[in-house]
Amino acid sequence: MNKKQTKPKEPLANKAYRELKRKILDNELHTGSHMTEQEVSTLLEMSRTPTREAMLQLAREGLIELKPRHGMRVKPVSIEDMKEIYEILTGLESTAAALCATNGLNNDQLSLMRESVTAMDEALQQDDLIQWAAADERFHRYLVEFSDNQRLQKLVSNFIEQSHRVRMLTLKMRPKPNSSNKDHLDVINAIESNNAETARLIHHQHREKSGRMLISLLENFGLNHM
Amino acid sequence: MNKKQTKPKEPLANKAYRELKRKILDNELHTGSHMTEQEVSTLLEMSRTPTREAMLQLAREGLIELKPRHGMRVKPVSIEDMKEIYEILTGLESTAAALCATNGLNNDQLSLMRESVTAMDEALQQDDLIQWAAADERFHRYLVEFSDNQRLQKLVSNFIEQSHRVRMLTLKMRPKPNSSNKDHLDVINAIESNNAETARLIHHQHREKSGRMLISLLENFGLNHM
DNA sequence: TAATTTATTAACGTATACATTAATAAATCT
DNA sequence: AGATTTATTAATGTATACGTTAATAAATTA
Repeated sequence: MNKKQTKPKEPLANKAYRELKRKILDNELHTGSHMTEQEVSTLLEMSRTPTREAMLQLAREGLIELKPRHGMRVKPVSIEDMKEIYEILTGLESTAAALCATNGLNNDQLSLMRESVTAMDEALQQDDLIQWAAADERFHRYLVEFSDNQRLQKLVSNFIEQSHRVRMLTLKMRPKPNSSNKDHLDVINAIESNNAETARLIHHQHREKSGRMLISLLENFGLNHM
Repeated sequence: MNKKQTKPKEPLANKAYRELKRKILDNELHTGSHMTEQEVSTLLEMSRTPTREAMLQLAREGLIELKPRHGMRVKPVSIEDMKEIYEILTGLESTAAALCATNGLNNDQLSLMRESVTAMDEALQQDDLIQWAAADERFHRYLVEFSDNQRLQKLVSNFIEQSHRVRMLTLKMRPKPNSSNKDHLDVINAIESNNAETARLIHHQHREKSGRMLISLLENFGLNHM
């Protein structure tokens, strides 16, 4: 057992997984080039075994793809991929909204959600899209977290990660997200009234609208692979 | 490269994964006992590396759980787990139903779905629950497959696997599934009419009803962990 | 006898050796 | 020059050695 004053050492495979994922999501690794297991091991300064385990995990999560004899590369995301991802996120988040309404949220939870929408409003007024995106992400995260379904939470997290690079790439290309704030507020109100079907419907419509807008934008800019 | 007449050898890790999963789903491994990596390797007649990779994958898919120094065991499924799983399946399958209606299905696809409902009818008449379950599974599989969303298909597969043992355990405890057949037929009709919202609603209600019935049954029988 | 401390053992995480094999370079043939 | 065959190389899958460490047995203390 470790001495009292030191916490358990994080397994190298976990570390490899975290670092690779961060590099992918932060665009430090790109879709254009492959890296073999050996190259990744050298980059992460560890042996192939933990590196390999981390790569297998990331491949299963859809963030990288493995090509025989060529190693891994960041998985390009196509418009078709985004359609699939948004279809699932729409279904799951609507479910989360309905669950929140059915189970009921306490005042702290409702406050947190309202605060995130307020932060979205303020960010819009200041024309700060980065802040707006951060607040919007908080809202969606609360929605899923407060649904109290661990599996749903993990799934949504994963798909948000799969679509992260595309969403960051297109943040400033999108029109000003004026109606998002109102949609979110409507959802919160429906949740507060324990109106599951209304919460589901509003959020579903919001998500479908957002999805259509994003797909349309990708098509218009000719962004077929990202 | 392999000689022409032999197909590429399946990696041992894949084989380990398939065999372990089959044993779990067929109740050849039980929730009551742990097996170390070494014990599993001996059982599967291969070294620890492919075994370990397979075990990690199954753990991430929620079919087993790993306990430090004690190895793996089949993950018991609680009522809470079943609630979560059904909440997700409800959301995803409803999405699939709506996608089928939106995208439209061809006559072959509609026929396959109708045939599975016919098989459900016949199985019910013959009081053959096993056959009924098989036909019901086909219907659900078609629904998801014909939604044309690969990610959704994989997810649903995984959750169906997580709940498989509980569903098999309770098959003969459940009341006769009289309304399932009609529900499924109604969904098919809505899909045929390209009525996405109706397809979604009907399937959502069906799934919620099934879920409530199953949870209620588990609670009544006192089946807290399976 | 119960609690605490120390010792032991085996499970696991990782490193690396080795066998297999996929991609590609080189050689050969037409 | 292009197509085909053979050779080569390095990536990957797997086996196993080894260091770390978690659980538990044994020893010690109160």
